[in-house]
Parts: sequence; structure tokens; C-alpha cells
Amino acid sequence: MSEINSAPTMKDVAREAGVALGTVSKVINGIPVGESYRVRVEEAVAKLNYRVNSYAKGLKTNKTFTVAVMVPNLISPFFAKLVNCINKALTARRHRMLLYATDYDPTQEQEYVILAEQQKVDGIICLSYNPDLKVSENLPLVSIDRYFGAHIPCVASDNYGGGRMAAEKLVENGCRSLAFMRIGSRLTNEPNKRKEGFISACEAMDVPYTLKIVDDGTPYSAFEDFLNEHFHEGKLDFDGIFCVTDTLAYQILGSLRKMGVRVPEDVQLIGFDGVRSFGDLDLFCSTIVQPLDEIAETCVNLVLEKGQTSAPSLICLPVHYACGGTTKE
Amino acid sequence: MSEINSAPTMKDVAREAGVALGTVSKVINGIPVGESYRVRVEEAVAKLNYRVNSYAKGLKTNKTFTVAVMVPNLISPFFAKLVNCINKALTARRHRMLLYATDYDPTQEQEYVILAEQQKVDGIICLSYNPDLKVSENLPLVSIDRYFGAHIPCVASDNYGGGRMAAEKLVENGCRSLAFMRIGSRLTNEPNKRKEGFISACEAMDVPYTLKIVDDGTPYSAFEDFLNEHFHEGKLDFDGIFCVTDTLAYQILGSLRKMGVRVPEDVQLIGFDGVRSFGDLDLFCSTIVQPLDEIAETCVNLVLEKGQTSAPSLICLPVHYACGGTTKE
DNA sequence: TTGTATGCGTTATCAT
DNA sequence: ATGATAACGCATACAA
Repeated sequence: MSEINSAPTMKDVAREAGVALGTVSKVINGIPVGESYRVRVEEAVAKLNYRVNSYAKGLKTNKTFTVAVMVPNLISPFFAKLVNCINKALTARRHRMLLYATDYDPTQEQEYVILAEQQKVDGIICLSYNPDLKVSENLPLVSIDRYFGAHIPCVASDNYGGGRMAAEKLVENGCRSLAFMRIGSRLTNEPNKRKEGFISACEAMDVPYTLKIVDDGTPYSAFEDFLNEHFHEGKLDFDGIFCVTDTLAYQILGSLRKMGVRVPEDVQLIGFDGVRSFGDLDLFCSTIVQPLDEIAETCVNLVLEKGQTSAPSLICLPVHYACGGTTKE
Repeated sequence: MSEINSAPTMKDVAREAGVALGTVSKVINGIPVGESYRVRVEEAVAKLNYRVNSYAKGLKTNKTFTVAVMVPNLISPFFAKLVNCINKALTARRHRMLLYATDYDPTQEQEYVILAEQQKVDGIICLSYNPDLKVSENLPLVSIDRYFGAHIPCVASDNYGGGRMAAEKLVENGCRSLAFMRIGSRLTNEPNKRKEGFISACEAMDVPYTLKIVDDGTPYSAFEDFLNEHFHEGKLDFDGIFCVTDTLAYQILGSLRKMGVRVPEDVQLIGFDGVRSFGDLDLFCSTIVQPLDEIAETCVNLVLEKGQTSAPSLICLPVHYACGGTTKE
């Protein structure tokens, strides 16, 4: 009898089926063998409930069918949905996903990369806040939203175009004076281009604008102060606001309501991301929607095909506008 | 020289340091060796940027320091936050997380279990909708919210207590007639006890109640119909509503507003879960909050300690009430 | 204390 | 077409 209380191996299957080890391997991997042999092996596999040991296989083939995905957290609905999409894309390609949540900590990010290297993953997809992340040269890496250099492909939304789109949409809806609000990392990353696109559109249309930009960690009250400074005789100095994320837009919306400013009648508001309540119900605000499915698909394609093709260093995918009730249309 | 373009192995480190293979292994695993040897090995490791190959290690030790986590998706903020908490708990125990999103599909769930078995994970934590999921006997499994039987530990909130708490809170806040609304799986799972707790409390307090219970897949309009049926002369038949999830409560809230019913003045509303907008901003409604951190911690402890201790088959963790503006307090 | 040899479960290269 | 055998990288029992 075979070992009790231990998973069966190919050897057990071979013995059970009365064939050689190599034959079992061939059947498992779909390599043609004699019909009668194939049947006997398949029966033995079913009888013993045999499962291939991925660790032994990975050791031999140097291919693990596993990709590491690194994001700050899953609390933020944007990250959560992104990971969900990546998971779907990986599953479709028959790959497993190893998930690391970094909590924005560069030290943890670096540690996770080392873990991924040990785990011999086939590649890493990351949304990193570590400006000088070190990754082994021969491990395929794809970055989301952060440009590391020409050697590492970066996938992002068309943030610049989205910024332009927001400004244009507000003006199209009748706004005469705009404001841009942003809280975020001071690191140069792709989302920072939202501001540049916004400004460029404002200047092209010759529309006046005000900026309120603060670093991560600044208390939200800074924005309430800003709103109050621009609030005179029951009116705001601007009638259109573009917020760098839906999160901020949602908070601003709360402040405006408290101030008695009507949205979208008195001021119109556009956010960025396209986040929905409970994942798939309504939008929190009018917004520029990021194409998460396409971003995920692109990342997975790049990370799995790296080396086989020379990838572009930056891919920007098209965004679109969606009315979520905080604009006139 | 060692092989170019290929990750260094222990053998390379041994050669570089001028020591034997076994010595390198000992240094790597913290087993005491002569001081001078240790230093030389550490230098070689640093120089070659050596990383232990987890696949070779796992093959040898039969321990992979990896746990598979299986949930329906990450779109739902409840699942996303749960996975986030489990990830933190696993990281604290120096384990990796393999993530599977099943999309509620029993077939996929079964396939993922097979994948996990192949991957030789140290255990599986799952929130499953497959009533007859088959898992290899010797693979530790912990279930969330679904009781599979005495041999598989199940971790859940105190759903029954939460249901009672909701009814009691509504009555405490002045409600005289209650309604319970639920959409969900017909499978017997722990969350279904919310209804039982609710009813038990209503009967203990001698408060009349109405139930509206539909299966997953029923269009939401069924609830609007229900509300309209109980809407006479601008008033609802009940002044307190308990919804089985925050998601449903949020939708009901929208319907009530459309009907011109004021919340919480005319009717008070309590949901379940404790979901917050954008993960950590405000509650969508007054709610019974599930202790996700504790649930995650408990699952991880159970799955990693399985076999060492005889685990209880059902663990219910305490919930608490939080006012989110849809109740008077 | 350090070095050597064997085997984990698989794949792949050989003879047969 | 099938069966025996040598690696893959590491841990460990055993010998030095």
C-alpha cells in the first residue's frame, strides 16, 4: 500500500496504473500515449485523487503560473476593483494571483518584492509609492500609474486627457470660472497629469481657474478653509470644480451642502475614477471614468509576454465622462 | 564564473564564499555556524543578491507559508475589506496570500480548491456559496459565514445577536411597528440568522413586524412594490426597517426619499455590515457593524493552527451598533 | 563545527 | 511508444 496520510505522487499513480513514471507525466501534460495506457492512468488519478504538485513542477520548469500583485490596500474601492479586474484577467490566462497590500509603506513594498522573487513568480504588477523600488532585472515588472523609466512598462489612464475632458465638460455645461482641487503624493506620477490637462484646457478656452493643491496627510479642513475663502455673499467665486478623485469630490460635495451651496445648480462638480457605491450601484458624483478592465488586461498581457516582445514604456488608455448628478448633464 | 542570466542558487553562494552547501543552508536558516563562516556567507549572499527558492524549499519541507483565500469578488466593499484584514493578519504571521475570486460560481470554487491543493498551500480560508464543496481531508480549511459541518471550523459575526440588536435599537428609538427586508441566498448560512434574531426580539418585545424576503436574482423593484403596498395616505405601515445588508438599506433609503418618506423622522432604518463610503469615510446608514479585524484574525489563527488544537466548529464574534444618520440615535 | 550525500515530486533526455 | 534515469534547489541525516 502507499503511504497513509500523505498526498499521492506520480509514483503512486504509476504503481496503481502499472505503468512507468514517465508515462504518467505524459498523460498529465497531454502528451499522446497509447490509448489503453492513458485510460489506466486516468483511472488511477481519479481513484487516488491525485493532484500535480506545483512546487515540484515549478522547480523543474522554472514557470510557476503565478503573478504577484502589489497595491496599497483593498479598502479603497478603486484599488479593490482594480485588483478584481486583474484577478479576472489572470484567471482567464490560467494564472494564480499572489496579493500583497503595502499600506503605502516603501519598506514593505521592497520586502514584498523580495518575497515575490523568492516565490519565483512569473512577474509582478504593482501600483507602487516607492520611488526607488529595486527589482531583479530578469523578473518582469509592470507598473500602474507610476513611471519608473523606459525599461519598465507603465500602464495608466489617459490622465492628461481626463483633466482636459473635465474642464471642457464643465465649460460646456455653462461654467465660467473653474477650480481644481487635489490632495496627493508629491511624487511625479501619472495621476498628477490630471492637473496639467485641466490647466491646458482652461487656457485653451480662456477660462479663469483657481488651484488648491495639498500634499498627502494634510487634514481635509484645508479644503473647507479654501472654500470659505472663496465664498462671498452666499456665492462661490467659481461655478465649476474638478477634484482629482471621486473621494475628494464626495467630501467637497458634503462641505458644499453644509454651506448651503446647491449642486449642480450653483456649482458643478466633477471627480475622477468612476467609483460606484457598493461597487456597482450609483456614482458618487459626475466623474471621469477609468477603464479598469482594460488597464488590468493590458497589465496582464504585458507581464506575461515580457521578453517576447519589446513593450512600449508608457501606455495610456482612454477615459470617459459619466454624469453622476453633480453636473447639469 | 557562474551561469549568466539565471538566478543564483545556494551552490553559487557556497562557491563564492568558499564553504560547503550545508553551511550556506544553515546560515540562511539561522542555525549557528562559525562566526567567520557566517560572515563570508552573508557577504556572498549580498554580493550575488541571492534569494531562497521557495519552490525548492517547499518541496523539501512540505510547508509553503502560503494560504489561499477565496471570496466571491472584491467589488463588494464588504468582501474587499474582509480580504484586506485577512491579508494584514497573514502578513503579520509571515505568510503569503493567494487570492481567488469565484464570482459566486460553485464550479469555479471547486476548481480553485483543486488549484490550491496543487499549490500545496498551508490552508484555505473561504467564503463559499457551494453547498457541497469537496476539499482534501488533510488540507486545513476555515469557512466564513457558512457552516459546513462539525469537522470544518466556521467563523462568523454574531448574526443572531445582531438581528436582535437591530430590533431592540429601533424600538428603543420609538418605533412601534417594524419591517425586515432581505435578499439573499436560499442556502442555510450564518447571515440568515439575522432574521431569526430580529423576529425573536420582536416577539419578546411584543412588537408587530412584517417580512419581505426574496431570493438572490430577484429584481430590486420587488422591494419598491413591497413599500408601495404598505404605503397609505402618505404613511408607511411601519416606522422601523431592518435590512439584511447595508447595500439593501442604501437602496431602500433611495426609494423612501423618492416616495417622500423622511428618514429618520417618519421611518428609521438599520442595515448590517458597517460598510463605509470609500472604505473609511462615513456610513451609508445606521448599521450593525461586523468585526472584520477579529474575524480575519480568528480565521488565520485557526487555519494555521489546525491539527495542533481541536478547534470549535462555530465561532461567533460580537457585533456592535453604529448610528449612521438613518435612526434617531 | 563543517562537509557530503540523499531525496522531495516533477520533467526531460535518453535507451529500449 | 514506453521505461529508466538524471537533474531542478534545497534541507537534513550522517560522516568527517
